[in-house]
Amino acid sequence: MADIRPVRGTHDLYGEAMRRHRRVVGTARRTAALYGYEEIATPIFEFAEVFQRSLGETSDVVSKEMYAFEDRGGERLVLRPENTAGVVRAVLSNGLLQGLPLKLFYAGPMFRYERPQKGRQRQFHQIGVELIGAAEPLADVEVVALGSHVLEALGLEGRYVLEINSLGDPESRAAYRDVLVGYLEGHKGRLSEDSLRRLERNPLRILDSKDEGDRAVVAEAPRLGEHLNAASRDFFAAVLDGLGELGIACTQNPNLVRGLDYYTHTAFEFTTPELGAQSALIAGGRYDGLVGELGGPATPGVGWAAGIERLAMLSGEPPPPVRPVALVPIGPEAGRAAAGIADRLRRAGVAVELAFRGKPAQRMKRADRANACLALFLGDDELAQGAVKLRDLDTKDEETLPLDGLESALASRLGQDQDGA
RNA sequence: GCGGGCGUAGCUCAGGUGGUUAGAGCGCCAGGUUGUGGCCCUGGAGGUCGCGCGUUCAAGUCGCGUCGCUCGCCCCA
Repeated sequence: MADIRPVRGTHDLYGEAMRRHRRVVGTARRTAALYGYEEIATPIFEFAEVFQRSLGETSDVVSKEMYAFEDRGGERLVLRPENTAGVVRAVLSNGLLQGLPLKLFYAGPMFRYERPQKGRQRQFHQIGVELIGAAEPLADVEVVALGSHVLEALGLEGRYVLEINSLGDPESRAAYRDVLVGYLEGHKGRLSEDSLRRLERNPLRILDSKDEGDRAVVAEAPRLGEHLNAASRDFFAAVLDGLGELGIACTQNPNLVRGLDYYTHTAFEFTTPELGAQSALIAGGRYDGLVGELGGPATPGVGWAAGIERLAMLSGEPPPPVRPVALVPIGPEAGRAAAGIADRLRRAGVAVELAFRGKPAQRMKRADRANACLALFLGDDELAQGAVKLRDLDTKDEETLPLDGLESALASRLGQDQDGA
């Protein structure tokens, strides 16, 4: 074992894992395009302020999980722990608020300083969408539908559930928070240490504590849903109604809350029981407060993010790599001609593995290991006739084809786009 | 930051109660096969047994420490 290792919580992506990864991203990208979402790529690091302002100083992400550093110019920078803040920053930086609503898709690495475990790494990858500038419940519905569509397109039907809740508008949320804190203050003795800390910083989070004692207290706590004002209640009803129209099944989870400060109204998660402690596949919601928080004009937004590794782990057999055509030259004349023939074929869109090393048997072995579908046997005899012998490596059928027009003969014979991404 | 499990070849793993040159399967390289792959046969390369200290005549094996991986807690995708 070499003592040169990757940084804890990081992984090299290659082979099957890379192909799974590409499939997830490709599937999501194509699906998002069907809904009119255009791809955006923002830098993987931002000024620390971007995340501090958007996520809130007291969130776990900001207080203990950020990769923060100072560059040579003394700027305080952070490797992005999530991408919504960065996307909104880009929207503001580029004046994109002129063309609302904006529909954006992204994919890329995120960084959080946490102890790695199953489905959780320090560098991980997310796909996500943001719909900025639409305040209507139908926007929430479309965003959720897109998430559901991506999971279906990945072949994951039946392996996840959609949970949904409403945090209400800021007024409802603040009012409920006071009620909840009042109730919890009266039951301090029964709360876990963690929750006592949350009581100061982020009381809503106590609702989804896994501690048994906390759960007992929460079970009798005043319900968020009962403290929504009329507007918030109507909004949530419209979202549920819209999902119903689309036949998207969901269960209401009154204890589903968000750790991040900018969320309002809808909060949702697609969760799976198959990944141990990391059940969330897609998590998202409405963040009407975020754009303002980052210094822009009050602008509504809704979106979600999904962990690519988590989706990749669930998504079955990896797509196979492209099966090339193997070109097997035998003899000095053929050897000289081979590179040119390979070049012609590749320019015609045919993947070619040129087997130029060793005895004929070794060259065929190469072809086999490259998982070639066809071998083009090119000996000096064939070359003299201006032909190649084509061998189907699956069926062993052989036939002789003229070199002239070989590109089109092969192109039509081969199936297209074996890549899946 | 806290707790459990595990570190032997590129990969998956064997190596009763300590005992001589540390093994297998898969994979890799080559030969059997100088114009035809998969199967088969033969050979080869590849190991600081994670690292350090200790116990012992003797440590892959026992003890302590440490590093790493992994699963879980917190939190999250």
